Amino acid sequence: MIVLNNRSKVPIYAQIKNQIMELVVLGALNENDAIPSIRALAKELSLNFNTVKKAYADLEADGVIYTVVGKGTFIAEGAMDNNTIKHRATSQLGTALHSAFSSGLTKDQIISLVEETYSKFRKDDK
Amino acid sequence: MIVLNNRSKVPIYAQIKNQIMELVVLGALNENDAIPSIRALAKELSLNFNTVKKAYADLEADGVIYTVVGKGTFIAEGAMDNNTIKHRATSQLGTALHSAFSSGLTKDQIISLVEETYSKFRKDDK
Amino acid sequence: MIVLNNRSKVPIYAQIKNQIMELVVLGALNENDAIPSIRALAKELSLNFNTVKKAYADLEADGVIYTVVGKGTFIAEGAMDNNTIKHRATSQLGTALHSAFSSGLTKDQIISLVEETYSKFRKDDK
Amino acid sequence: MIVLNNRSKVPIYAQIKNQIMELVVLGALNENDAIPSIRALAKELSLNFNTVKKAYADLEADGVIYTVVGKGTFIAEGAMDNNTIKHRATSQLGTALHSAFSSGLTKDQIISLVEETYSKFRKDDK
DNA sequence: GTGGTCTAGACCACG
DNA sequence: GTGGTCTAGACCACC
Repeated sequence: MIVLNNRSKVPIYAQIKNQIMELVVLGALNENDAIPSIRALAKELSLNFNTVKKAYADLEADGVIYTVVGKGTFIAEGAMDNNTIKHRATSQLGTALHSAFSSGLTKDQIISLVEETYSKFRKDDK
Repeated sequence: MIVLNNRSKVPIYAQIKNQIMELVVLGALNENDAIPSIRALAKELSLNFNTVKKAYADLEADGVIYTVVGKGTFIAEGAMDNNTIKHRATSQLGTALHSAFSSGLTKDQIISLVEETYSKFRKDDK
Repeated sequence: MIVLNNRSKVPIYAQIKNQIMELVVLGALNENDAIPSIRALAKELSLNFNTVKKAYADLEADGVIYTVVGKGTFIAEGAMDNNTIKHRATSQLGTALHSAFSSGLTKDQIISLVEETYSKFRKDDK
Repeated sequence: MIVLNNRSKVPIYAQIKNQIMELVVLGALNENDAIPSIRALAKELSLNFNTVKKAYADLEADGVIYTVVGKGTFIAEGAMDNNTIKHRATSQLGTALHSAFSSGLTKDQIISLVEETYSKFRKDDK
């Protein structure tokens, strides 16, 4: 379900966050679905407990999941169109675009990259 | 000429790199133009010698500038259409786009963000 | 494992780079093998953290090693047939050869030096 | 007569030394030929007096040239087959070869580079 | 524990 | 004056 890249400069906890958000957006996880406990996921991915905990804490702060003590962790209602997430994604993409322009990429090159990435993304989504 | 944001998570040396790249792309710095000496820029920005040096060393490794010991540092020929940097920027933007789609942004939203960022970027060039 | 020459004009960080490259080429270090942590190697060689770090940073930029923050540093896949490094070595050797011819060495003298250096190099590998 | 490369990491004074040695080996300069005075060469190449002085001092220490106060500077007798030069060239080439092997170049690749450089060198010599 | 960044200050080679 | 190397020691994020 979750695939990690040890080599990436993206911290492990951030990779977990991103992939869970992605599963929500793609509809693989729906509102009130249960997700694995911190300990279970840590064991499954051979990670330190604290690494998974940090990912879950961030997701809860973003309103993507909620925890019920003694019950488990679940996808929050409205997670999919959560504004916090979209705002953050927009601002992150904004700085990435700025830096792309700074590197000398043209607007046309960037737009065709958008198209390309979009079709690849739709293909992954089945 | 160079403005730093101390509170940013982006390392200072990276901010310097980015802004110099930007000045090259915008045409404010041209081939064989001299850029400030490491020590002069460090003093101007109240930074340590080594922080500026790291920025310059990275830019030289990327073929954007070249240094002549005892003389100073200069914009390299072909700095603007340097492939190393464009490739890197393309792949970074690709993952940013992927994560934007994952967060539920639509293609239209992203394209209008591209347009918006583009005009903001060109406007900086006055 | 690594032997430094303090009196050499070759910077210490470069000596470390060269010797690690050499260990890879000789097969003493293989893909995904861990190499000593920056701090451990610095302590072992009585060097400053930053000196070893510079060697490692250069090797990573050249694609010979990769680092995982919090985990350590490892030999990259394909480190041994890295083109960046071979190209650089070829051009450096080219200028060295040119200057050897300029000094009046004959082709035969040079070829026998190649043979001699080759056997010495392979002998180091025991 | 002498062409300098400002960009090169090779110090200017070393470039002067190398090119004068080359002219001797190629026979363009013969024993007891006069070479330009330090001041004249510095002016011709737009260099600092001390830069040329250092090159000449090194060449004199190597027995390639000699100075007669009030007369000028001349190519030494036996400069062409000066052992100091050949020994130094041999040892420099030796380390260059060692580092080439360390970078993963094979003996065959190196030998063909020797052949190639040799023919290029003979062609320059007219 | 790991690596990443930054500062303060030193000495060197080069021009 | 320029850049190049190195040390000593600090604080941070991640695991």
